[in-house]
Amino acid sequence: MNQQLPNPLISYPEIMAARILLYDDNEALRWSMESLIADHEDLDLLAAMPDAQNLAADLLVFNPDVVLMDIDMPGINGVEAVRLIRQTNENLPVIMLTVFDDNENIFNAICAGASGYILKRYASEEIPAAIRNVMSGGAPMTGSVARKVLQMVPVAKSEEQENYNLSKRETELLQLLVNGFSYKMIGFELNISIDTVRSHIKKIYDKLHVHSATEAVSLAIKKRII
Amino acid sequence: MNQQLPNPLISYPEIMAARILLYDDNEALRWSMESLIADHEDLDLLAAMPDAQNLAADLLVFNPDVVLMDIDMPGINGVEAVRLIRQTNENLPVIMLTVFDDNENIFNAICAGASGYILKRYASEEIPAAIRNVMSGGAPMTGSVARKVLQMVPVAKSEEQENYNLSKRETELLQLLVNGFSYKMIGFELNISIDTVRSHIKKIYDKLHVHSATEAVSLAIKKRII
DNA sequence: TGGTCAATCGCATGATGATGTGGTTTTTAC
DNA sequence: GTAAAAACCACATCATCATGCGATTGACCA
Repeated sequence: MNQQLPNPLISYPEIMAARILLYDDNEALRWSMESLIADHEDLDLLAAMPDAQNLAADLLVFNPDVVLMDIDMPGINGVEAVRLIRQTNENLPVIMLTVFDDNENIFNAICAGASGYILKRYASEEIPAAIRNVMSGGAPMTGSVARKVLQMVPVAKSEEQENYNLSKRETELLQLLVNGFSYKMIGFELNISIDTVRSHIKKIYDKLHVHSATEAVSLAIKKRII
Repeated sequence: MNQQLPNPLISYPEIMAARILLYDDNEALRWSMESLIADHEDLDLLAAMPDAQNLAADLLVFNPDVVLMDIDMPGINGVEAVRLIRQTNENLPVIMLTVFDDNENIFNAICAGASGYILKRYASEEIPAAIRNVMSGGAPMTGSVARKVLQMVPVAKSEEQENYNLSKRETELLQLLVNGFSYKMIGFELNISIDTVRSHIKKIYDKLHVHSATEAVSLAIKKRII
C-alpha cells in the first residue's frame, strides 16, 4: 500500500484537494467551470478537454480523482466515454453534466456506469457539493433526476403486492413458462403429465386474469411474480 | 379554493416555512429533530408523533408539507405508513429516516412511494437540505443510498446492446406480442393480414433465436428490446 | 370427520401458433 | 438506377395451446 503518514503539525491542503478532469465541447462552459472550481480550495481542476478522443491517455496523464463529463459532445459522446472509462477503471467517479434530464439520457448514463448526474443549469450551485459527495461514495443527482431514477426502479411489488395467490407449484410452472418452456417440456421437467400442466396453467391464467402464455409471461416479469 | 392574498408590505416568514410532521418512536431522536428544525427559520415542525396509528387523522389535522418517517416503528412500520399515505395523497413528500441502508429496506421504501431516504447518522447535516430539496421536487438521498438505488436500475442493455437488428416494424410487432396480443389482434391493430403477422413474427423469432412467443416476450423484456 | 384445497390425470374440441414455400410492392441505400 | 432490404400477402400442414368437464388423492383444519 502507498500509505503516507501526514505530519500533524503541517497542513497540506493541496494534498487533500479533489483532482478534477473536465470534458465539455463548450468553451464558455469550460471557462465558467474553471472559475467555479478555482473558488474552492478543496477542488483542483487538472484540465478541461473539449472532447474525449484521447480519453485513455488523458486518464493516464492526469490521474484524476473525479471526472466531469458532458453528455453531448461531438465524436465520442459522454455516455460512450463513461463506458470506456468503466472498462479499465471500475471506481473512478464520473459525474455527468447535461442540459437534458429526459429518461433516455439518464438511463443510458446510469447503465454506462455514471456515478452522478447534474443538470448544467444547476451546475454552479451543485457541482462543488456533488464532487465532495461523489468522492465520499455518494451519487449526487439534481433533484429532478433523482426523482426519475427512483421511477426507474422496477415498481413491482409496490401496491397490491399480492402474488395473485399462486400456489408454490403454480409459481414453479409460471417460472418455466417465462423461461420459454412448452407444455411438453414443462411436463418432462416436472415429471407430470401434459394434462396436469394444462390444468395448472389454466388455474394460473384464472388467477392472473390473463388468457395466453404471452400475457402471463409479460405480467410475471413486470410484476416480478417470478 | 382557500386562497389568501398576502399583504405585500408585511413579511410572513411563517407562511413560507415548510410545515413538517415527524414520526419516530425514539423520544431522544424526536427531541433532537425538534431542536434541529428549530434552528432553521424556514422549517416548522408541526408535531412529532411516536407512532403512525392515527396517520390518516394526523394528516388531516396537521396538513403537513413534508413528512419525516422513521422506518423501524412498532405497530405500523414506516414503509407501511408510506403506502397508506400514497393511497390518499399522491404527492405529499415523505422522507424516510433509518439507521439501516440495506437494499431490502431501500427497495421497499422506494416501491412504497418514499420520496427520499436519509440515514439517521447523517440526519443533523442532511435533513434541512433534504426537506428543501424534496419540497422543490427533488429526491434527497444519503450518498450511499443513492449509490444503491442506481444499482437497482436494471442494467440490461449496458453491454452488448445489440437490438438483434430488428426492423422498426418488427419491434412494433414484438411490442404488441409483449402486451399479450394474439396474431389476430395484432393484425387488426396494425391493419395487416394475419399471414403478414405470421411472416413478421417468424422473422423476429429467427433474429432472436427463439421458437415461441413466450421465449420472445421473455427475451424482449429482459434485454429491454422493447 | 366432513370440507376445502393443492396437485394430479384424462379426454375432447376448436382455436391459435410455428414453419415452409413462394410471391408482389415499396423503401432504402449505394 | 438498380440491388437489397423491408413490408406485405396467400396457402398449407402439423403442433401446440386454451378451455371445459370430470375425477382421484392426500394434506390440513375446524
